[in-house]
Amino acid sequence: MQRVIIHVDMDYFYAAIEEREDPSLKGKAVVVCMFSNRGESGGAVSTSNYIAREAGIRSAMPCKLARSKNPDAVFLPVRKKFYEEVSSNVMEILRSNADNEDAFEKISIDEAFLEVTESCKGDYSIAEEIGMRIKEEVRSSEKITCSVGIGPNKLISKMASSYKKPDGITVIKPEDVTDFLKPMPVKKLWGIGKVTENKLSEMGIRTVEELSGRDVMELISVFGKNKGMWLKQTASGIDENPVKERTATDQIGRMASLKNDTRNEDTIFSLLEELMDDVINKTVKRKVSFRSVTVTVIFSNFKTSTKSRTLNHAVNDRHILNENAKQMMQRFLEESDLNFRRIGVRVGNLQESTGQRSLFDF
DNA sequence: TCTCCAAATATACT
DNA sequence: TCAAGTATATTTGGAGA
Repeated sequence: MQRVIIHVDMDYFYAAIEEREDPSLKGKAVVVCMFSNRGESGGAVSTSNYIAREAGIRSAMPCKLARSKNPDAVFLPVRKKFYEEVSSNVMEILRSNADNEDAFEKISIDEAFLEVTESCKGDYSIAEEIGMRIKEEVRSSEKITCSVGIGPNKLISKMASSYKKPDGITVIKPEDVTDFLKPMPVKKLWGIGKVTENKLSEMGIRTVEELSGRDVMELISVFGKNKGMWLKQTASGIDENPVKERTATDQIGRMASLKNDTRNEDTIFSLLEELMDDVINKTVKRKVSFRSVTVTVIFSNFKTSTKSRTLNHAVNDRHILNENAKQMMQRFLEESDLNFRRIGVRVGNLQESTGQRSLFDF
């Protein structure tokens, strides 16, 4: 049977939660920011509500620039922990509407796929009812809205949900897929960002229709086999990927800005300690050990460099993280005379902690 | 020459 | 101009079969 898949995307999630918590924000431009350690204006926009967007405020925009676009907007710091709680409430609602426990896939804090092939027996009008029910349940239980997309695969449902926002629902039946995609700029395809957009543009490709008409071999010659084939399929609306629970993340990291650009070791290492503490705490909470350690430096000219190291076996040990991260950071100081702007530390190759250390750890 | 894996960079998303 | 943070994907390059 043809699959029927629903994608749910919360509307301006962080800002919507803040509005809900403080009704006096209603009607105002609300901008949720990730502030750096550099005072009032340093940092970037995470999410903004639609009033703010009307002023041209966008995700990832420097807060300073956002403020200049609308000086009356309310700027709030992100409260990630809190949003995560709201998120897990929402996810429970979504999961309960899927065919079964496994027919659910959370893809980020505010988005998920659910398969409803069996519940609706391939009937899109029933799928739409399920979509409406989800919207209603989320609204009444969490007082926020979401947008829903329904289609024959993840790609199409994902793109459908962003078609009408906020508080929208869009149904794309298999026979409508081609017309739906045709006129879209390639940038709208899920997985195509600025870089790929530019490359395509150089090839004279701007719309999905133009992309789908190109020869696969030509795409492969420019993008390599994997991406070339993926582009061709995606532009044709084909996506066979199943809806399935994501395996827990494979990496945990933290990154932060220094108060000022510097190469002062005390300053750098004390921030690094903080970041490592956070990372270790997260691994302990998730009961995982790690086998690789990566250190990132963003220099004052915004060039980014990383160093990483893989250990012989997985550990969950603050001192081992400490030693490795510090050594790599030291190397950065030796290799470059630029100031540091931001630094980060990340552990990867995570695996379930056994709780006991092996002999090799000594 | 192929395959695996570690290291580093690129890309995407909010 | 100003310029955050988290995570995954892709590419590169070396070692061993």
